[in-house]
Amino acid sequence: MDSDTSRVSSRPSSPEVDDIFMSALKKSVHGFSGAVSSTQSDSPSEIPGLRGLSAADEEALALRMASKKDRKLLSENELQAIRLKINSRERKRMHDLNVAMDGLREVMPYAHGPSVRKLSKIATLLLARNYILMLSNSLEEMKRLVSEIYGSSGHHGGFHPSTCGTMTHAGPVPGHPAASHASHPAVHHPLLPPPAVSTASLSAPGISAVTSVRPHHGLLKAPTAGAGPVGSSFQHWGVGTGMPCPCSMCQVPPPHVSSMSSVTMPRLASDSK
DNA sequence: TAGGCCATCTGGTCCT
DNA sequence: AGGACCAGATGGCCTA
Repeated sequence: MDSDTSRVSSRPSSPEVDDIFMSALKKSVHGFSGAVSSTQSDSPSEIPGLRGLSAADEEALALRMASKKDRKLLSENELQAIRLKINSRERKRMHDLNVAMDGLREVMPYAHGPSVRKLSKIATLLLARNYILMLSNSLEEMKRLVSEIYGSSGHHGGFHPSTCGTMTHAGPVPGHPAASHASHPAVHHPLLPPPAVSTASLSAPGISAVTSVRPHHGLLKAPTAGAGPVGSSFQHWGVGTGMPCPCSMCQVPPPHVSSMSSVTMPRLASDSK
């Protein structure tokens, strides 16, 4: 994998297509022994499941392939070229898929870095799903709280309590008036998972599957280091005061904590086994 | 050494 | 017709 820096591999994830194509073409000139990759060949005689075919079989195959297209005969070289072209497209497609997967990994709240093993594809997908679920839950809860507060007490009716003004919020809280309070919790609200969230605590139903997928690898070689984009800025306590934010928003007991914790990943627990 | 993960090849199917 | 997408097969690399 081109982006796989943590996993040392001698095999390039996405070899230069043109190079492969050209080298294969060069080899194909000498017959059907053109090897495209280090693992497999584009030669029909080496196609998985077709190994051991005689020359006659290969020819029959070529004829069959040709007949499936437009009944016109194609030379071996033409078929080879078509096959190489298709293979090249498929490689590119898979490469693009991997790029997208890397992009997804980048925005996932798990420890990144050279010392951290890259998430597998399945783990990335499961984690992403759980992450989305968790964020959705948080958002819904925030909406509920805001409507509750605005609906009942006039405390936050337009502005934040003065007590809150004495507190230093851990993260950037532009404005901070009630209207922007929705973003407040995103910074340090108890409803949201603690900093340790990183990869592990994002667990949701299904992330245990990640555990089952890769139970012993230990996705986080340094579990406490480098929390992701979410975890790194997490702080519920007032900076400098050592006190929790006294505002009613921050003191509302998190009713969904349990549900949130149900979204908490048990994976690292099993990882730490 | 077994198992997990991955890249690649391949043929089939669907879509434009 | 050509390309995109998909799933099965295969073999290599890595880790426990």
